[in-house]
Amino acid sequence: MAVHSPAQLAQIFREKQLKLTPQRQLLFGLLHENTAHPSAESLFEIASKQMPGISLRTVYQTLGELAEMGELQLVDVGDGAKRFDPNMGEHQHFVCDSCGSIHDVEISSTPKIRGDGAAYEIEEVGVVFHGKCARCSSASKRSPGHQAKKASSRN
Amino acid sequence: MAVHSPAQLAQIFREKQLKLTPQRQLLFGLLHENTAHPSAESLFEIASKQMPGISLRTVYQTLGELAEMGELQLVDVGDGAKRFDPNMGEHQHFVCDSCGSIHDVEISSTPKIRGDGAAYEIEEVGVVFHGKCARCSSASKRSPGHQAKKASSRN
DNA sequence: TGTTAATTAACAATAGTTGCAAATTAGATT
DNA sequence: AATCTAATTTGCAACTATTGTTAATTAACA
Repeated sequence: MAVHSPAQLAQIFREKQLKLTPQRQLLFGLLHENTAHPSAESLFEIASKQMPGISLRTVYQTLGELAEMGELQLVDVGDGAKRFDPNMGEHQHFVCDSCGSIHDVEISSTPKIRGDGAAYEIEEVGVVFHGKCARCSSASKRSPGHQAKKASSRN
Repeated sequence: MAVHSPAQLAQIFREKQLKLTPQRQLLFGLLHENTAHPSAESLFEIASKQMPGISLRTVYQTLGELAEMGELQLVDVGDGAKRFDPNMGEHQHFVCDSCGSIHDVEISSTPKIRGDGAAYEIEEVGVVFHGKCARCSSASKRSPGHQAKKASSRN
């Protein structure tokens, strides 16, 4: 689903005179087909295990570059941290308010909007669905599930 | 559209042993039927003109209390600051990426979502439409319009 | 008018992120 | 293989939006 594989990305970077550093290669790999919608911080934690000493700044930098290149999109689910999604296909997100997981979903019918009588030229629709994912929905009676970090401040 | 008028709110506050301070009265008034979707900061600026010395902390505090009481809802349009909306009716928001204005809109058809085959129990849908509002859409040829503050960092 | 619990305001602290400058290094050149 | 240099990384300061803390103030009631 990701636009480019790590190998293709490496190629693109080389063509643009961008250096293919170990940090970038590691991050490319961690992001490729990653459906977990990681935040910069969580990616940093994972990357740190494989490359102790890697800087959080580098993660932000690389993520920003990839986003600017259209290799990944930024998703704001309202919990404070931006998420990075390598799935560039048109889709929206479902946030489980119980475990915090984020899932790709699609809207099958195009919504029509109506406002204060004025015309709106829609260029982008950002939708975030909140609720309980399948796992939490059925597991809620058994285990409480790890709650999303900032679930309380979500309102 | 606001759930309660400033007078009614004052009444409710009194009943709950909550003090009716000048700060609160001012803020109640500024929020009532306010369709501008102000941030805490912008409300603070407006309030400061009528009550120099009022604390930003007080604005946050009051806004938070009102939100908790269900008198206003928090809207996150992804530009960093939370917005406060006294319109508690079911509606979504349209953000003009040119001038930053936020408008109330409603979706007329209920969207059906489809994910990775799993079931999703939707409890809340947060939708933010981005594009150009009527004013900006037609004015774009004449005046550039004041750009939204953090428009660049929105992506 | 006094009392007191609620409220305000000042300030510190936090989370997420970006700006900056110095140190490091990938990749081209010799 | 040694050198060069612009790109990159890193550490740290700074920044924005917001919340925590606490002492000073005050609305509301006796």
